Amino acid sequence: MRRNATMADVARGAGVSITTVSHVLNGTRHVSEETVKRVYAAIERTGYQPNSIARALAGARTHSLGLAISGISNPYFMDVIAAIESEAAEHGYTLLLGDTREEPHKELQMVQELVRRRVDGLMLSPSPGAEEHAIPFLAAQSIPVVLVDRFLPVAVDQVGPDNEEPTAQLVEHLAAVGHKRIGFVAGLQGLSTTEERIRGYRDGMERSSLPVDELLIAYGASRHEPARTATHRLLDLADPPTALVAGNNAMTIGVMHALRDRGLYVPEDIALVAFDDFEWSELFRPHLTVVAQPTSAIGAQAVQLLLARLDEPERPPHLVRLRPTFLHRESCGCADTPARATASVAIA
Amino acid sequence: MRRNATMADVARGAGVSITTVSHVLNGTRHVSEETVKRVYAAIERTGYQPNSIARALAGARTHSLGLAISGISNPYFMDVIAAIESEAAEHGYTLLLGDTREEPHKELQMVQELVRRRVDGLMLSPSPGAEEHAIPFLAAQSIPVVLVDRFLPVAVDQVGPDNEEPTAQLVEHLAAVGHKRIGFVAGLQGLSTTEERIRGYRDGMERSSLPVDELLIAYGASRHEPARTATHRLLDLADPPTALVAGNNAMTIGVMHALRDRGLYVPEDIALVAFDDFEWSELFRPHLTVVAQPTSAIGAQAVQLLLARLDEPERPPHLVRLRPTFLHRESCGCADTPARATASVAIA
DNA sequence: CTGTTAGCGCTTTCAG
DNA sequence: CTGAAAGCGCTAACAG
Repeated sequence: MRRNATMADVARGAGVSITTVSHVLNGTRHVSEETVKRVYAAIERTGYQPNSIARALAGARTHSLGLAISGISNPYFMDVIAAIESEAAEHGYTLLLGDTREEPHKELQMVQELVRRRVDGLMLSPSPGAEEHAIPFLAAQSIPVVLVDRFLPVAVDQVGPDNEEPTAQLVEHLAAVGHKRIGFVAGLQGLSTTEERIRGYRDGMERSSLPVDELLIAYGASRHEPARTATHRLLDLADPPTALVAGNNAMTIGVMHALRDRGLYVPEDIALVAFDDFEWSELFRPHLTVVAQPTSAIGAQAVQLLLARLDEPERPPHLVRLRPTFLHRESCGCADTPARATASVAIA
Repeated sequence: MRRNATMADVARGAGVSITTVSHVLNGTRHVSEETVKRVYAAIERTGYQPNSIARALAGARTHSLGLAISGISNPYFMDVIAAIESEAAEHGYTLLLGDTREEPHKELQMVQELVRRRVDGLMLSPSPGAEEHAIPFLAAQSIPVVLVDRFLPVAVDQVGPDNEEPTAQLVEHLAAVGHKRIGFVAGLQGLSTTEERIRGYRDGMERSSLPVDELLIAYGASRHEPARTATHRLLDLADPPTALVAGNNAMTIGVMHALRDRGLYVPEDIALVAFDDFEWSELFRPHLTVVAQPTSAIGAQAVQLLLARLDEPERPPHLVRLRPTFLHRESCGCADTPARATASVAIA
């Protein structure tokens, strides 16, 4: 494995100065056609590949963006990541990716690593505890940050879904069908997302003139298994819910497992609606009624906010709330839903 | 936004030379306890964060790994990505991520970008066309590469699942239940994965003493919608299949949609087995019989191969095949499967 | 239209 | 136990 060719090699090969090579590569000043040709020939001959590291050190920017996300394999974040990568690439930026696992210390490490690598800007889905670790650290650094998915009371750009209203809508929908005991499987505590959805749940109940029974709110830690346990707790209540709202995708799976554990049918025995859509939502019987997040828009917006700030560092922080879509399907058990007789036999 | 503190600032603050600061930071030679303390104090005071860019330029390595993947939002790759990130972080490496979209030109660009950023090594899930673009480019560069998921006849490290045997197993299983007309929905042409699974399909048929009818092999491009169409083609045959094998996760969803389009029930009307497992496989009726890939192992192995090569550049290329797991559930319609009466009524 | 030169922030001989 | 100084490969004045 031989050494990589450098600009000096190219310059020598083309019989010009390094400066000229740099300028033809960057189109940063006029160079005679003849010279340009010789330079490209030399580049071809040497297999030269510009060294971004050196370029970054000399110049001011790395043309890279950092993304510290709290769960790469969560399908929701996966879609956001894909959108971010796409938008970043579109604008000529490379993505540095790290998983914080919702752990404040790992998160701080990740964020520090990203800062050390001098990313031009960084996106973070802050985990509970971020305010004591990653956020103060970032505040002390001079680096553009945008918070993704979760909002925090700090003066930086932020993008995420609207959580309260859609959750309220889910609850109201259930109430409209006649449900009075509506259970909510909430996410990880300390997440703004979780708190906002709980608030939405309460709002929905109140708007429907239903009492809020605290026992009907169970915590599922935003994860599959804990949600399954939480659902069982709800079903064990003396006066159990007749309808359930699952707080996110992973927890929906947990809830469904719990229902299966007990042989309960949806929507006959209990209604179910959820936050987050699935690719297979329409393959199930019954098709799941959900609110779907605008994941691509969230991802794209995140990088747009970042790039806008790189452009104009002093602009005021923007908070962007993107509205999820209510997808009315069958699991809510509405009258206008296909009857059981036809719905119960197909795989789909 | 003030300038980032540099090593020079720290040195000045501690009243020592840059050299000393560097050495205490890297533990690369002995420094008196007293001095060490003063250096750390100065670091604290200045909020100094080492500049990895400068470090990389001066030293030889960037401590970063590149990953050019062909579809970030594919759940299978997502799991692989998560595993790669985790293993890389474990070893102190940062991940640069890019999506090639299965397009040879975008792939070449990505790979070039990664090389320019001087990643220490790079992982690639080669798309059809890679052999004409990315691969020759990489061969000309002096950079460790490992191919992920798909194998190519080139002398570099490679990791991926065993495709042939598991697919044959799926087919044989179906044949054992009595199916003679077994359809196969194959993936994107030009992918080793696709070819190997087709070969597995043929093997399975032959081992079961069943004739291979080319009409029973339909191409679904590894994607949801094309697979739906392909399935319809299969079902339109004069002598249609009584059982189907779906070539990957996305195509399984397409197949299921097609079956739903026609009101066909699994496994009563037609049996279905698939390559790739789903998180919700046990939530469905019937539970899907599949072979599950060892995604975490594949990801971890990919970075291990890379690191091993960094250690020992001249070692012979390793080809690692990881065996998927056969998960016998219900959609194959075996006798020992729960009867329709109980299976058809639950959501799960 | 092109070249010289001084850094960018760090690692690493080579010298004490 | 500690420093001075020479790069790493590139950009960007400054000069012509």
